[in-house]
Amino acid sequence: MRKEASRATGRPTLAEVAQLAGVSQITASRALRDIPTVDPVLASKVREASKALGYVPNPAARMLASARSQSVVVLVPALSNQLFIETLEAIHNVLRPRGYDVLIGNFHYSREEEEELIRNYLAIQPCGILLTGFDRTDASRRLLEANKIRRVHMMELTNAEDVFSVGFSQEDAGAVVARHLLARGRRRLAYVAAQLDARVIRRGEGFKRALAEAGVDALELAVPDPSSVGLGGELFDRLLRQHPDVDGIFFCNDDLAHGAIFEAQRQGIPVPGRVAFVGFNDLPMSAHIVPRLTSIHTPREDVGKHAAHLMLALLAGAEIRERTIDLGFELVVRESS
Amino acid sequence: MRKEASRATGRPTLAEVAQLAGVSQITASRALRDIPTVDPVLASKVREASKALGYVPNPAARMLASARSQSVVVLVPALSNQLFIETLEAIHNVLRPRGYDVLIGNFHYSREEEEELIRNYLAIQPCGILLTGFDRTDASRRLLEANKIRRVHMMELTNAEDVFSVGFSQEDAGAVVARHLLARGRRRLAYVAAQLDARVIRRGEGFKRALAEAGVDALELAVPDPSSVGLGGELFDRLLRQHPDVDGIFFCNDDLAHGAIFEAQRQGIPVPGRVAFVGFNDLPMSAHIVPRLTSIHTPREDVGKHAAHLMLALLAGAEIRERTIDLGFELVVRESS
DNA sequence: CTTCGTTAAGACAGCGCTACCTTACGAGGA
DNA sequence: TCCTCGTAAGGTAGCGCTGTCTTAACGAAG
Repeated sequence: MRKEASRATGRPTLAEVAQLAGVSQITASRALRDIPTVDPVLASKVREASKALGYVPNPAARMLASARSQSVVVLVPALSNQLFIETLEAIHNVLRPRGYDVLIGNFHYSREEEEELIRNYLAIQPCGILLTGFDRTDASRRLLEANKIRRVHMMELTNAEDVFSVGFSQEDAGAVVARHLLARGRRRLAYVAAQLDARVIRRGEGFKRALAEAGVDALELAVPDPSSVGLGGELFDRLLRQHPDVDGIFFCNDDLAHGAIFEAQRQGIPVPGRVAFVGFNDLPMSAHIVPRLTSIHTPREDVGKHAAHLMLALLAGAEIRERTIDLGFELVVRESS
Repeated sequence: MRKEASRATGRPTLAEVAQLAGVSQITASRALRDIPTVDPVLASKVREASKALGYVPNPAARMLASARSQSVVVLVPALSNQLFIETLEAIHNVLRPRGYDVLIGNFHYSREEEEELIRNYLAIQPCGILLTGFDRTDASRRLLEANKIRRVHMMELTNAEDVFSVGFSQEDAGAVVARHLLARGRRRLAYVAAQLDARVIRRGEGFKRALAEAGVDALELAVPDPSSVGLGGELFDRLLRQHPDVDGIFFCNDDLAHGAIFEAQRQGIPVPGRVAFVGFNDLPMSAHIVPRLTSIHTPREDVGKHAAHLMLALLAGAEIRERTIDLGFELVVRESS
């Protein structure tokens, strides 16, 4: 009955694996980490011993010894938005099997809250961080720089040096919507937006720029409130009172568009007869709502997948040629336009 | 230039806090953990020193020394379901400020996948686990028992000994829907369900039991496929072909009901004129869809909040009187019935 | 035959914290 | 007055792993 037994976890340790394999502890450690300076014969012995004992490395010990955790932080502006769920899930699916813990932080579209999360999560020394977009406080930026933590930005793109980003062009998506509505013969066009984050604003800019290029004025109704189905109905109603002649609306997301469709239905306003609707994100419901909603389908799942793989490459110290991964988007034309 | 400096993290350590406070390291440790055997004067000195240095405990070291992590695992059957997002967020909001990491596992409604997650997550020695319902593999059960990990079950209730649960009665909810439709004069009633997990089945049982008590037969259309808006439309269409006289449908969730509403609209079937719809969960959209959907509002946010607090109490070693927390539910009657 | 460089394996010493045991000290009873 | 006892503080020894340095082994070059 050894004294130290009282504190041990009872799980097999690296020392036991090493003993069983007949090598030193450090050799076992290297073998299990696939460090190439280990003789292949010894390495396979170690792996066998590890399997035989059902050895699982203790992440705390590993983290303490190496000063590096095995966790990756993902910060998203919302969980209530289906969009980010799919991205998160894809990230999980890539990183979990590689042994990384994925820590999710929701900053509720608040830069201050994001800063707080960054501060808190840096304390646990994550080995990488996946961020949404580029819009954050200076303090956040400094924290990230000072900690030299590996990071990948999602949803938006940049060509800046040493910055890795995976996403698509929000401006271009807005412009595509504008050109689509113009092609449909609509001339009295509006951008209706809520939850004015950087991406929503960029979409609107792309939309308005494309209209301007065609010599068409753009109406705009943008409120900072959180986006919701109910708000979509309200905003549509308000826009219609101000500009009864509007004949095409680009909503910054599908939720608003859904709400507007319901409101139009209640008011007996034909869609697309009197006014065409285009949403953004292409949520599952958009393919079924009456009328089916035209929307920009965004590659949110692929964004997560590629961002996670990029992070893995960074963590492996690989040489990255493509700092920017543009996954594009797709305009899905349906009944509403 | 001390040799050990090369491996240190550079962050202030407990030893430095102790030195600044003029106490031993272990006293500082106890003071910061609010262990009552520390003199209040010393304790406040330690807290001051800690603040002055910007000390943040190293979770890895703490975990290694105490063989206990500061992380709580939450296993949910889906992230695509808004329902669980709200629960997760509430859990986060309670546990994060207390210094716990919340690790999310999504088992995609698969008992096998849940078992795998339990196995993997137990390796990192979480200090607690929050589970959805009671339906799991025997191996999962054994793993949980063998590891003696503190756990709280969510969404369903049980009176079993030593089992903590937070939720509401799925059966009762189903029964309430049945009585509501009966009170509306409907007699040809059906339960339409997908993604047949234990809770969906219980809801249906409550529904059918209440109908049986009223001497009314229940129709049923249940498929194991994942639930979706599109499937709701399909199932409604199929049910209507088989039983054109159906005049009231209870859908196992709002998504199916939404899809059915769209399908009814396409087919020109008046709701609730010809057939009344009732959903489950009361998603935000249900208050806006045309017609507005009658639904059971479930306390998913409160489930998360209470489950997290219960876990905190368990972790603190508190004496728990109420093993079962019934948060109830609410029938929200709207236009569709 | 010696020297050197190179590579593989091991020894060692922590990483930062907490469990456990010991010591110091004052209060209270004999 | 002495001795026990309870309490608060400290000393010590790891928790399980990996970074760094050292050694051993071996072949090539001089």
